[in-house]
Amino acid sequence: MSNTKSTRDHIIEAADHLFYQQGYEHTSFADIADAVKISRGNFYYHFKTKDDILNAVINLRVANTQNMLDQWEIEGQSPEERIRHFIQILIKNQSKIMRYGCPVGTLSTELAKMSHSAQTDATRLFTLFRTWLAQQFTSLGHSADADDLAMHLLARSQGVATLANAFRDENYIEQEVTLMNEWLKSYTVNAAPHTQ
Amino acid sequence: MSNTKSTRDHIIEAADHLFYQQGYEHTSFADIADAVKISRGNFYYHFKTKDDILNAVINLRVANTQNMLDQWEIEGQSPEERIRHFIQILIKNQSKIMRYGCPVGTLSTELAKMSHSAQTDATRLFTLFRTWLAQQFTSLGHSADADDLAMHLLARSQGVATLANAFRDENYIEQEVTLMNEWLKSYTVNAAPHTQ
DNA sequence: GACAATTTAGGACAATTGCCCTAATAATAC
DNA sequence: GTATTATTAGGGCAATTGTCCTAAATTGTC
Repeated sequence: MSNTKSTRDHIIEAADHLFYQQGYEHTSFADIADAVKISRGNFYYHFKTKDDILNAVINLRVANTQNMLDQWEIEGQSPEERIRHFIQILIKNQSKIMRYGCPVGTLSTELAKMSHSAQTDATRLFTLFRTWLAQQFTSLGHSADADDLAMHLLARSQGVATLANAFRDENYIEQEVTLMNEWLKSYTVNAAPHTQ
Repeated sequence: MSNTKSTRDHIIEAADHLFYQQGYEHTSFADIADAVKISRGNFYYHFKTKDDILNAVINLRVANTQNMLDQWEIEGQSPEERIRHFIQILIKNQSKIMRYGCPVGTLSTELAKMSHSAQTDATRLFTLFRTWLAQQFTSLGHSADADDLAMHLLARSQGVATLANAFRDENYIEQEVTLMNEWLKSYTVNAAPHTQ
């Protein structure tokens, strides 16, 4: 594992941040080149087209997400605790979410609207969370509707991110996170689940 | 009330559709002019800047939304029935939502990412739904947490729209709508509300 | 029908876009 | 060392962007 990041890595990282903060289309070659402080020619040497950078960024995000999920798998003692890690992202990234929304949701939405071919790849990020969450719910003894519960939780966190971004309300996120945790608790072995 | 729509109205309508389907930034002057079949010069006569059109589109959407809410106020016999109208949009606009997402949420998100000044105006659309829903929950006897319930329901419909758009899953929308209706039922007078 | 105001068309503008080329430099191999 | 490759810089490309101008056409008023 090399300690020094390559120019290519720097480009991908800068693009990752800019795509999140400004959106894919709103970010230009020049923006990324400026951020990395390289010439546009050098930039072109590493990535022929804008789609290539997008692809690299998506792959980076997929890898980072997978690492995060693996980490949660280690840290969380119980499935419930692991799922709580997921819910907790809303708190951890509170200020970013309020400014830029959810990185997964906003990219997916933007690409869908452009009918961009990479939209399918972007959905992989959602799928990562979806299957991981479904696994946890299966471990909780809800194998029959594990995927439904995963999608339900995903949707709620997406909705919270969208509204927090629109209204810029700090308290609101914490409020909904509390509700989500209560909802989760009702799916733990000893509690009777409510209909949601 | 004139029966014939002015060129200006046609422009706003076309822009409304294109902004929804392609996004604000992804839609150019030429796109709108082509859709209305007028010259760019004529276009400029009606709207000096792109922000002007955006403003007009937002105003149109606010007006249309207000009309819709007023209509629901008439049609819905009980507050519960009225709220059900809101939930039902997800079914009514199912195919559009799967292709383009929620018109309110996606515009708000896009403008936030561009740090566009009109983002505040776009949030008015959310506020319209928010206050209307809160009124209904107040009528249901939940005046203390009416706004919280309104935000909760708004968030869930936003989340469903985002995921339906990402995964293009028809059944999923209907599934979540059922859950939302059950949740709503638990807030009706005769039922014991669950914690959500 | 003459006249003024409104509306339209078509083109031009500077700037920016994604993309591409070439030459110079740095790193590596022999 | 020299030769080969990898990397970088800087400029330039055609196309598109939002914006603007001017002249023609249409409309309405008297």
